[in-house]
Amino acid sequence: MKNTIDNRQVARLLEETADLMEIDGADSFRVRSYRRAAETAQQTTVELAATETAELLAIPGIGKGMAANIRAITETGTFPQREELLARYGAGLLELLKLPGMGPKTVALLWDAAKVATIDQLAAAIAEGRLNGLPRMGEKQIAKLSKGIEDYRRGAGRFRIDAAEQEAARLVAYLSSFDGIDRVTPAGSLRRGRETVGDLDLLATGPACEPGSTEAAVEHVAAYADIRDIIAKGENKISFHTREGLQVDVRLLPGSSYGAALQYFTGSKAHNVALRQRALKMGLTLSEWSLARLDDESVVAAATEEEIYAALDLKWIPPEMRESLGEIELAARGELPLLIGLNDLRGDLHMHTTASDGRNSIREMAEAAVARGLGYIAITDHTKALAMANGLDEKRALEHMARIREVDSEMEGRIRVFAGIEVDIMGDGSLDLDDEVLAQLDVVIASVHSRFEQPREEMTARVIRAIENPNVDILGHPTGRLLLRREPYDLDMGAVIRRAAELGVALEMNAAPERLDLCDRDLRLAKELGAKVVISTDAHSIAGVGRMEYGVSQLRRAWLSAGDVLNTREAEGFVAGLRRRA
DNA sequence: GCCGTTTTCGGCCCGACTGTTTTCAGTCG
Repeated sequence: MKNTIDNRQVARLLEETADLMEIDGADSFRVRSYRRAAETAQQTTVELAATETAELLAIPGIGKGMAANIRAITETGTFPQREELLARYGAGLLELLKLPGMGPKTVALLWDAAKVATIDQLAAAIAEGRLNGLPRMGEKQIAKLSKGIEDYRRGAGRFRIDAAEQEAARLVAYLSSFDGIDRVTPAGSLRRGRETVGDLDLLATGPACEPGSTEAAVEHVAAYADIRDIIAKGENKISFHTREGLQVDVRLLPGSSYGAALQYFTGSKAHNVALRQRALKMGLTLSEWSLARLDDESVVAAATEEEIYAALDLKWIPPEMRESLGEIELAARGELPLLIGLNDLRGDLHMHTTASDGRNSIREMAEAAVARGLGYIAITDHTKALAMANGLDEKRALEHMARIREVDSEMEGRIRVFAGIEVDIMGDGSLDLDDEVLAQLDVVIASVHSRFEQPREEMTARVIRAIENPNVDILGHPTGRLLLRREPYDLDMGAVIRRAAELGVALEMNAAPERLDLCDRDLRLAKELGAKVVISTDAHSIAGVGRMEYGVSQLRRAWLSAGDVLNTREAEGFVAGLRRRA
């Protein structure tokens, strides 16, 4: 693997520069062009470092200036504009922007007036009362910042599952390319499907990983191009940070204890403790090396997880369930639920097109869904309250609906295309589209978009009023949670889920990795109360259609089966009901 | 900074909401 700058690093540098430019008060359209270029770098399939300048210029959104910037980045790792801004402001300001309520103007204000350049300095400035009296810095604003700092520090260091998985995939490919490494498996919270991971655990096995002969393999790991610094390097383990800041632990293991190690490093800690207690009661001891007899230390099982669980009189437990929430008892009784899998899903009920803020047409989305083997989709563009997303008003919504129905018939039964919409829940709980229009659509998703701090009771009442509208079928991102950035809305999800169950309104598990709105606790409650759940992608382009793997992990973590989810093979009656308004 | 021209500069997604304003700036989506 060559030591080159890849597209996502180009994207990150452009994005950071856009942030700094905003703090610097640069022209907003100029800033937007940097953001657009960053997005393009992220999305494009061509490798920018290996692309001629003439070809760069052919990419929409990349002109002369940006092509020069990209060239500089791929050749030198940075570019003049960024260096200039970093020299003036420092990188700490970029972190400040991550606090909720902190935008470029506030960062600039705090920098100018209080010389605040990092989160630590902000915390100190608040403690010393140096923010008091600054423009737009009232009591509430300062309290909000304090809470933001607290939340940020708690979430710091965790990475979203999709980012961790992409890094894992790159590392697996790199490690597997080494002669003598046969198999590489991610363990830890990534394998358990958690929405964020603290560090990446990779287990490698093969001839080069056997005790006493690991030196060459360790050196191979240490030569990985994306390493920022090496934390520790031993005979069987090497730990490092990637350039993105993710900590990675690679362990080289003998094949004979691969199962024990995989079990041990997958966790969770609580599950492992419970499992070891069970082993002890059976006269066995479980470690990362093996399951062995207590009396004569003879190995009972070690090579595969299945053998280990079987030797403990347990069915193999899916990693997503390993949180010590009763799964061991169920496995002992042979009563583990059959968890939902990707293959159970039949339809994707939430997606956007060029009519609002999507990047592809209805037809293109439908074809992408056919390619992914789906039986039906619903097109659900935004409504007018999301003006920035070019949301639809009543007139456009009806025209769009007619066009969706045309495409549905053009597809000639290869797939069903339903006409839906994603309405915005307003501050008072009303929906931002007339009921007469909503009543003509097949699927109505109600979502909270604008973020503001309402007291818990009002927020809850607002969402409940919205789903009481008889036209609403699905409650979309109800918590508005964006991982690593902010807390969920202060919302009584228990009350919302209870009401949704009574009304028959389904709860959406938004599978987009930056969303994953419903946490496993919410999903468990939904199952308990008999509330319907759907999983969908919120796809904004053909790349996102049907990509539900991260969301499915969350459903599995909540022990849901295909029968608990509406858009599966088990619930075809649901589809029949969708066309009620046609 | 990009684009598309009405070829050489002007347009480029804007509405809801909060807090601190006494009429609106800043953030978010």
